[in-house]
Amino acid sequence: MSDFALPAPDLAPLLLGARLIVRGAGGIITETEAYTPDDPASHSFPGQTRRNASMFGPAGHAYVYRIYGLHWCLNVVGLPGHAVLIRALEPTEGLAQMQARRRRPDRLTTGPGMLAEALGITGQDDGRPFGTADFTLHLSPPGNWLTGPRIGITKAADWPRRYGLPGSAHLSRRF
DNA sequence: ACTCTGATGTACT
DNA sequence: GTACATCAGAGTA
Repeated sequence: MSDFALPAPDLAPLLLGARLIVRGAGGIITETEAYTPDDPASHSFPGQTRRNASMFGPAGHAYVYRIYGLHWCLNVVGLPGHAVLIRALEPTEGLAQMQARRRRPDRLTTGPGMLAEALGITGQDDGRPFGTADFTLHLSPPGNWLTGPRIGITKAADWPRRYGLPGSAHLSRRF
């Protein structure tokens, strides 16, 4: 979808409020982070590799990678080399499914690793296009949003490229 | 509330 | 060998 063919800093706030449903489980996206090719913290910064290939693929597809050898993280691809990390959402569908997958059902989706686990996302979803029956992402752009420094990175950590829905109770951290 | 640590795959030097 | 877009559990307070 060309809706998604945008620079990550434009796509990231647009994805707030969007409804993400993966195989019957999901909810409303509350927190995102933008990564661009000129960003030292971005996987696309060194250029294309096997791992980040889908980050250079079509817009509106998923980029899923493994982090710390343990967890999966879900991104939405924008322009080539641009991606938006989905960090948190408000669970609305498939609650029982998500609770069964999570070790801590009190924190279902308030962090990228938890979110991927709750939604059952793995490396098999890398490169998958959004917009099929089992993999939907319906945009619903918010009127306003918060920005702040990103989380869990060391390079360019102060770039204000974390975005969140104001007042949401489902954020990985307060802004 | 906070700080520390173990778990562990993949990409990179 | 080292770094990493993390999480859970244990410890201190």
